[in-house]
Amino acid sequence: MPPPRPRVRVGGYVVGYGMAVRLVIARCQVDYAGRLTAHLPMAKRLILVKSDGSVSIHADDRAYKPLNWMSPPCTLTELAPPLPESDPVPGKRPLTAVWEIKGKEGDTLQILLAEVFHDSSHELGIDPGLQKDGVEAHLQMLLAEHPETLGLGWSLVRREYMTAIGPVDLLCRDEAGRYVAVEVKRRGEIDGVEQLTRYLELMRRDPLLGEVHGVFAAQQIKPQAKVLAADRGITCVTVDYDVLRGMDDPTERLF
Amino acid sequence: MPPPRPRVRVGGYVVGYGMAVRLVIARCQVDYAGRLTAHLPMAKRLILVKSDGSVSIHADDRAYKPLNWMSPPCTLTELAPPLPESDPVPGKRPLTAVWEIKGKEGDTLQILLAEVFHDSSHELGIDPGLQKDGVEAHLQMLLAEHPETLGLGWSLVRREYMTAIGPVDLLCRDEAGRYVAVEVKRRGEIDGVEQLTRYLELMRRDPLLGEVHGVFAAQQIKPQAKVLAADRGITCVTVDYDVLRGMDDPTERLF
DNA sequence: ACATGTATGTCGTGG
DNA sequence: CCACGACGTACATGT
Repeated sequence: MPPPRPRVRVGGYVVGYGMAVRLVIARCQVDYAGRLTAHLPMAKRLILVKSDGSVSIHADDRAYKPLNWMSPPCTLTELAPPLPESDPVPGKRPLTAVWEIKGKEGDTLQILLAEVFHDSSHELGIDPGLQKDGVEAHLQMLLAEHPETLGLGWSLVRREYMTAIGPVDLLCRDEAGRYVAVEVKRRGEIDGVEQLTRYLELMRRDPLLGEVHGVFAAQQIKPQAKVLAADRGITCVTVDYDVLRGMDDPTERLF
Repeated sequence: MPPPRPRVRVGGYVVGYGMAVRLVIARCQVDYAGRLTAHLPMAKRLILVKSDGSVSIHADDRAYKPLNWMSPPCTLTELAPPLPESDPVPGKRPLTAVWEIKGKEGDTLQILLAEVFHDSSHELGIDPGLQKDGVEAHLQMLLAEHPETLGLGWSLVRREYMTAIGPVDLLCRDEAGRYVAVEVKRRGEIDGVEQLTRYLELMRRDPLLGEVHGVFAAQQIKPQAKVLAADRGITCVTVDYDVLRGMDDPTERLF
């Protein structure tokens, strides 16, 4: 059942339209004050108001990231009502409106709206949502099914092997029965090597495991990460996601 | 001087308008294939096309992040021309258009456009840009001006002291003339301690520096970071940004 | 709520 | 162009 669609009227003026996106093209000045302060001088921009309360101010560049924004939950207040059409100050255009958006952390976004070139609202309804595939979890699953990809004769002990500071992605045994801790990443960077190093440090204190070798497995491994891994005695394995997917038996899959 | 404003015509149809944002409200189905695959079933959404070539598909929620997108640089192609109004397949609405966007990494975003409820383009011009204050660089600058905040009698040797693996934020000398490497963070987390540890490891091999102490300075330091720092013999200093700003002489500032 | 790890992260900057 | 670190990172997940 769809949720109710409240009209969002603030100070007598409709600011949002409940379950709708509002698109405003206007000259505006924007000031944010929170963990940092940020200022946008008066210019023509796109203002996008969503029914979750979020507001974002876009220029005609920088991909999908807005110049400035407020994340939900937040409250939008119309501080000053629209000024009259006639302008008492010569050479200065009247402000159409002033919006103040307050975030939950006490941060504020103030928008001074001057000329408004476009203003429309559109009900979109609830989105059926995004279906994803191919992230790290899937890579880890595929490697768990095919530990021989990491080394000949290797076998899986278990996925998400728990340690005091968190789970190791894969715990394997090599052809000689020695334990190997495997950290799986889509992109192998220096952080992942540090993470694996911490796990290894802990696991090597465990007499039940004995000597534990480290393997850093990723689709791509950055040069700096390789250098650090070599310095720590960690083996790097670059895995091919497409080849692994090909090895995966499609009849066993649910999708 | 403003850049030229090319009409972006692909396959005979205008897809973008050069220096303008295009806003489309339409029922659409979206499929992305790149590092992952993602699918959006047919639903009414906002499609935002910017003149940098980026395309983003928004639902009426999730703050400013689109459900699906393509980052610039990318090329937009209209695969199939609009179908005729009359629908030969009973019960199935005709597609208004099919867009295919190809990214530089070979990833693709395909948009099947059905009913179009709104379609407008707006020239915004070049944005004057964002002015920021209060980020890590500023904190580092303030600490460089007031090294006594870190320890009594301390002095600054230099900011961004270069090592083989990157710059140390601050290199100081303590009251006894010993070197201190300072890592500055807004939020002190485990990564920062690792970073400083790597620098210290390198610097301690340099006979010119001799014994080098480590200080981890941040506005807030997470418990885990404190524990790790203590284990590594690194001193944690929680700095008050507002107090530092107060010590800063406003007459010396440009803004 | 807090801590941790991931992200199609995005974005600037320096080599 | 690549590589790395910061980000108002945001976001999901497990405790």
